[in-house]
Parts: sequence; structure tokens; C-alpha cells
Amino acid sequence: MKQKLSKYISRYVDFNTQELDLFFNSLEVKKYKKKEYLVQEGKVCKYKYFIIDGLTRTYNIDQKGNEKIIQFGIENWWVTNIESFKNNSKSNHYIQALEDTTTLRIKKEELDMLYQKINKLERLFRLITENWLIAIQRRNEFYLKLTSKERYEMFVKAFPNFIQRVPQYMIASYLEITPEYLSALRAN
Amino acid sequence: MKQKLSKYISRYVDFNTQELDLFFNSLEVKKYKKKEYLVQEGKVCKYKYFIIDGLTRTYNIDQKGNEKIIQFGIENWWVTNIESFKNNSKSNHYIQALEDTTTLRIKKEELDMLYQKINKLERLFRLITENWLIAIQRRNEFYLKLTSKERYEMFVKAFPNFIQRVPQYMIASYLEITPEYLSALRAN
DNA sequence: CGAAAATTTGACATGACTCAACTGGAGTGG
DNA sequence: CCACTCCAGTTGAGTCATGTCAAATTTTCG
Repeated sequence: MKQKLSKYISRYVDFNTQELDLFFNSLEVKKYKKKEYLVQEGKVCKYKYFIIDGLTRTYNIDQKGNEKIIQFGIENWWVTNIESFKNNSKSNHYIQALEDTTTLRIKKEELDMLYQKINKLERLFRLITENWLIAIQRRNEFYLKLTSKERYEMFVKAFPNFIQRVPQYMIASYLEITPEYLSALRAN
Repeated sequence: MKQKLSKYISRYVDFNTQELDLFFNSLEVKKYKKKEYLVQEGKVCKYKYFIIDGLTRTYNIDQKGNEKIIQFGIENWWVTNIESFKNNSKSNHYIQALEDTTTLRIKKEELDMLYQKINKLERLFRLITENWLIAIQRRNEFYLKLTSKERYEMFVKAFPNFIQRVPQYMIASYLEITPEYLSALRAN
């Protein structure tokens, strides 16, 4: 896992052995079984989770009781409710494991301390956050200009493997389509 | 302006006089007249712009030739096309002044150098980027659960002054509504 | 095997868009 | 300072993509 983390970090910054050790030792290995929750609505999201292996979804529930999936999390991604994590406020999202999932997680207080000790950590998370922002912006632009059908087609093309791993109604939710309508689209 | 910048920065980190000077001196004062472009589509967005005063819009143009407004920029906000800025890629957005606007802008190369010299700068922009991300996420959630009418009502309530400063068709675009439909909504 | 969950199907409803025409105000130039 | 143009905003008719609801069918999995 250290190996994996190290490789990931090296995409962004150069950590020396000492820095890597310090960071790695601040992370806790935490495994979640399928359907378990990393974060629940109404509770504070105390951790950032680095996914070593597995699959998560981040979602919330609207007035009518429908789940809205905001994001899937896979290998080599960080997941967290950043607003809750940052402000110690109650999360309005759930984060749930869709498969047995192994994470390295770090507590907010721990991370805040580490920022002092490892200077490059600021840079690492600045860059990660920037990339995250870019990803969201791109997604927004796609959604703005594509029809439901186009979104689905694009998704299938971009992530063919996801179709196997995730039930269709969740993909519908992620694509902002009702499951019935997605079904109709697929039938052509 | 230095005063204003200093006050803004202090919301995030403590810069000493020297650091503030160094940062401030790397910024260039640049004014734009109403309707002038800070960034044009197809060109690289070379700067981050800190708005001292005025108003900008960030938008792109879809296949049908319609403008889609992504963001308004006001006093004390940074605007840039982060993807283009980061990767030196061509911008797919325009950024335009809607009023006479004064900015402090910094070039990418300059900023990259400064990150080495002022360590806290990494932290400053990490925090700013995080907040930006949170803002986008919140917006996305609102848009997901509200009807066009509700979005408009919420916008009017949240930013009553904007209604004066920005033509209605731009607000419609920002809210992802056609101008005709917004007009009909207003008529009740 | 049987119950619960996921997917499909179909009838119907509707929010929002398109297009085209009209109105009114603001600016411009002669 | 009037006449003319241009642009923003409005109105209305017709349409379409997508949603809702309810029931039937299929799949999953204990």
C-alpha cells in the first residue's frame, strides 16, 4: 500500500523517504465491506479517504426520497465530503462502499498537524484539489450541453467496466436521469 | 489595493510584511473597460485575476451559438480558467468585463516561482481552491433539486443587487434557463 | 425455491424549449 | 433633437424531452 501511495504521490510532488514515512504513518488502514458507510448524513466527515482498492459512491437524498449520486470513487482517488471535513459541519452526503473497499484514511487534526511538518503536503493537496475542481467543471460542461441519451452513450464509452460493476439505476442517478427513462433510452 | 489584498489574504493565512510585499510586487495592476475580454476562447489563459473592483462573467458558447454563463466574478474573487492556466492549454471559456473592472493579475510562471519563495502561498491557494470547489458543489446540488422558477427566486433573494447590474438574459443563462422562459416565469 | 430488488414497459403529464412576432427603450448619427 | 436602428424583454403557439406512476417481468441472492 505504501508502494501504491508513493507512486500516486509522485505524480504530483517529490517526497523523500522521511516525508513519505511520516505521511504514511499518519494514515490508518481501514477496510469497508460492501454496503458499509464511510460517511453518513448528519454526521461530521472526519476523514479524507484514499482508496487503495474497491469502489464507493457519494450521494444524497432529496425531498422526495430519491438518491442522487454525486461521485463514484475508485482506486487512487481521494473521497471525502470536503465541506464537512473542512468546517466540521454535518455532512449532507453519504459515502458508501459499493464493493469491499480498502482505504487509507487520515483525520483532519492529524492532517492539519502534518501540514506544518511536511511542507510539500500543502502543494500535494493544492494540486489534487485543483484537479478535482477541473474534473467537476468538465463534468458540468458536458452535462450542460448533452442530452440524457448522449450522456449515457458517453459514459458507456468512457467507462465500459463500470457498467459491469454498478447497477443501472445508480448509473442513471449519476447521469441525472430517472431509471425508467434510462431503461427506455437503452431500448432505443 | 495592497490594503485590500492584504485584508483578503488574512482571511486565509498570515503573511508577514516581507511576504506580502513580495507577493504584491509580483502582481500587475490591469484594468479592463466594460465589454473587454480578460480571456478569449482558443487562447491560453495565462493569468489568475484578483478582482479589486468591477464585475466579470465567465462563459462559453455551445454548438447552437448560445452563451452559457458559468460564473460571475466580483470584488475579492479570483477568476481564471483553471484548466487552461494549469496546463497551458487553449481556453474553452471567455472571461469578459461586464463593467469597468480593476484586477491584480499574476502570470503562471511568476506564480510558480513564487510558490518556491513564499511557502505559505501554497496554503493560501490550497484553501482558496477548496472554497471554490465547495462553492461549485453547492451550486450543483441546488440546481439538481430546484426547478427553474425556484432557482430564479433563490437567486433574486441571495443576490438582489445583481438584478440591477446584470441584464436579465445573462441571469437566465447563469441559471440555465432560456431568456423567454425566464420572462414567462417572472410574469407568473 | 421464494422474496426482495432491479429492470422494463406503457400511458399519461408537464416543465422547459423553439421559433416567430411584437413592444419599448436606449443609443447613434445626421 | 428627431428619426432610425438595435437590442433586451415579452408574449403566445406548438413541440419535445424527460418525468411520474403503476404494473409486469426479470434477476439476484439468501
